[in-house]
This record gives sequence, structure tokens and C-alpha cells, in this order.
Amino acid sequence: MPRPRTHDEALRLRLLDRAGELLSTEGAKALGLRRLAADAGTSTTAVYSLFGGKTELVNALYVEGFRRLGARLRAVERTGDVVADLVRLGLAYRASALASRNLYPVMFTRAVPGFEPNEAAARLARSTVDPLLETVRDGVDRGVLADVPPGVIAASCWAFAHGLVSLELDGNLPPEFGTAGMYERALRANASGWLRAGA
Amino acid sequence: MPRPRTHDEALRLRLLDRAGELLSTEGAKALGLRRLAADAGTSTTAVYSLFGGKTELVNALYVEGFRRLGARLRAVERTGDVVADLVRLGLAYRASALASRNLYPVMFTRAVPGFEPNEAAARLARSTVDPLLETVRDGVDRGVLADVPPGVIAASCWAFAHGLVSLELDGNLPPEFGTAGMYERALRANASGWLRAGA
DNA sequence: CCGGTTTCGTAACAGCGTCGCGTTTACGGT
DNA sequence: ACCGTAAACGCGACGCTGTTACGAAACCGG
Repeated sequence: MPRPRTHDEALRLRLLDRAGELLSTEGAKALGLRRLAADAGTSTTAVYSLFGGKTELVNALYVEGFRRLGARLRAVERTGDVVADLVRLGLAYRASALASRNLYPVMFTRAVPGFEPNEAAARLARSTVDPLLETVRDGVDRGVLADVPPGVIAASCWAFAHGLVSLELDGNLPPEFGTAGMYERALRANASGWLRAGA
Repeated sequence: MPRPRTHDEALRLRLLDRAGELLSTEGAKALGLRRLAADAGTSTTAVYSLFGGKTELVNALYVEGFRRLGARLRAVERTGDVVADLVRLGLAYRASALASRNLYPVMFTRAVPGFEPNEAAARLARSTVDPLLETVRDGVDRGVLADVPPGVIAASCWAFAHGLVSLELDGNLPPEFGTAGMYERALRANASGWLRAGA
């Protein structure tokens, strides 16, 4: 007896796509529910019936961003050389950030005012670096990396890549980084600093 | 003939103080002009006559944050040991961020929606890392650090400290970092990775 | 063909940043 | 002593935001 529903999965994806597009092209200020709904050919009610509100919509973008990042990190194949693997992971991190510049600000720079990721999303975000953690743990077990809690080394590598990308997206990275593989050089320097002394 | 002005320097400072306080205690969402003006005993007009608008007020907070950071970095005394100096600068960076958590989100995580630092503020932000750049340049000149453009090494060290602090403030740093000087250990690892091979 | 039921769009509400307008205030000239 | 003038400030309106209550719309069974 109901009227045919139009707030379906297809509309949900259209809203998410358009929201990411608005974020990337015009910034967080342009992500308004009225405009978003109009662009998707619906009304603001759709956001509430499909997500629950603007916060949850942004949370969905957040989750999507970390899923893509996680997929890229898991796709990095191991070479057996720990430093080389860490460099590859760092490059994959940067590639993911540049590929979806639209989602990166939501994931890491609290681009939307009132938004805080919920518990499940935060756990997903932390577990995204698991491939990195495994690589580090393997290196520590084999005595290649320093005898330090693997979580510390993994967090350091993550922080480094995150900081570099963050500076790059804000245009605060010197132009030399664009050329001559300075990115790779920096990642190698950071990783090799954790090599066990005398190796 | 005018009426006595109350939109003076003292009110300007009061507004800045209260704005930083609101940011730190209740987040960017709580920084509204009406409430800010009421707390400072004035009206929203004061923000426009003293700053020009909310964006410029946030820009003033941004500038203030980088001035404090710059002061802390310039206060770090050199030891002659490049790695030790870089570690000290990294620790000073963290100390500054923790000392004024209220300003850090404005400086680095675009906490306020429409805000983008103006050109002068952006130049001030970049020049804040000058002490770091000088230390690196000295190390490269003396042949202690790798023969890489100093801007690259300096940006890398900055990115690392920035990434670590960013993760820490978001609660994504493993608990080991709080203890046992793991922070210093990580900074040392990152810096020593740039030592000239065979040194 | 009409009643019931589910679903969606509209419009109202409180809040925001912004700015024009009217009031307030003190001084200088009469 | 008083009033006109000119500057400075606060009030309130405007258009916008996220959110939600409510009425209209659309289908199916009787």
C-alpha cells in the first residue's frame, strides 16, 4: 500500500558521490543539505531517512575514505626487504590521498565543523594501518628493525607519511619534492632510521 | 565629538582570548559571534570594526599560534650535534602544540569551516620553520647530513613532528608513546636517517 | 472506486554570519 | 547654557544553515 520508495541504495550512493564532489571542488562550506538534495534530485529528508543527519553522512564519507585507503595498503606486495616495503606503503598512502583529495580532509583535518567519527568508524580508521603494523612486526621479529614495540615504529611511519601528505595538500612542501623522487628518498630515510644498530 | 570608543586594543585582546578559550573547551562549533561578543561585554559589531569579520578573527588566532610556535623554536639552543638539535626542535614543536591545544586545530586542521589563512599569515606560517631550516643547512654544509636540498630534509622533519602531534591529539597514537621517551626515540630515528652514509 | 498505509516533500523553527540604520555620546560654536 | 554636528556603537533584519513536524502523494486490497 505504500508509495514507491525513492530513498533507496542508488540514491544513497548518488548523495555520497555528490557530497564528495562538493567537498573537493568547493570546500566544506559548500556542502549544504539543500543544495546536495537538489543536485541529487530529491529533498533534504532523504539525508535523514538514509543517514540520520549531516553528521552521519559525513561519517559515511569518512568510512569510505578509510576503506579505499585500506584497500590500497593491503594491495602492496611484500618484497622481503623491510625498508623497501615501508617505502612502498608510504607511497601507497600518498597515492591514496592524492587520488581522493576530496575525502582526505574529512578523514584527517576535521573539515566539517561538528563532525567526530563514531566508535566503529574510529576503529576502522585505526585498523587501516594493520598492513603497516604487520610489516613492522615481521621486521622486528627477524631482528632487522630496532627492538622497539612494533606499534611505535608503525605509528611513526604512519605519522611521517601523514605529515608529508598533509603539508603537500596545503602547499607547504618545497617544490623539490615534486621532482627527483624526493618523496621516496624521505620515506627511505625515515624507515632506515629504525634499522637495528650495526645492521 | 565622537562618543568614547570602546572597540579598542583591550577589547581586541579580550575577544582573542575568549575565542581561543571557546575553541579549546567547546570546539569550533561553539565559537559564535553573538556568544563571543556577549562574553566580552560588547556586541557583534566589535568583531567587524576590530577584525573585519569572523574569518579575520580566526586569522588573528592563526597568526598568534604561529608566533608562539616560532618563539619556542627560536628558543631552542644549538648543541653542535645536528641530530640532537633536530630532536630538541621536534620536542619543542610538540610542547608548543600541547601548550596551546586550542590554537593547534586552527593552525593545522582547518577547524573553522570557511577559513583560509591570508597570504601574509601563510608566509608567517612557512617562515616559522626557519630555525629548523638553518640547523639542517648547517648540518649539510658540514657534511654531517646527506647531500640533499636542505628544504627537503627540513620539510621532512617538520612533517614528522606534525604527523606525530596530529595523531597524538586525535588519540590515534599507541599508549607506549606516553612513556619511556618513545617520542624522543622516534625523532632520533627520523633524524638519523638523514645522516650521510658512512658517518 | 474508495480507505488505509507507507513514504516523501514542504514549510516552519532556531541558530548562524553579516550589515544597514538609528540611537547614543561628547565636543565646539553660538 | 544650549544645541547642532559628527563619530561610534548596538539593535534588528536578511538570507542562510541543520533539523523536524506535518500534510500531501501514491499505491494496494477490498
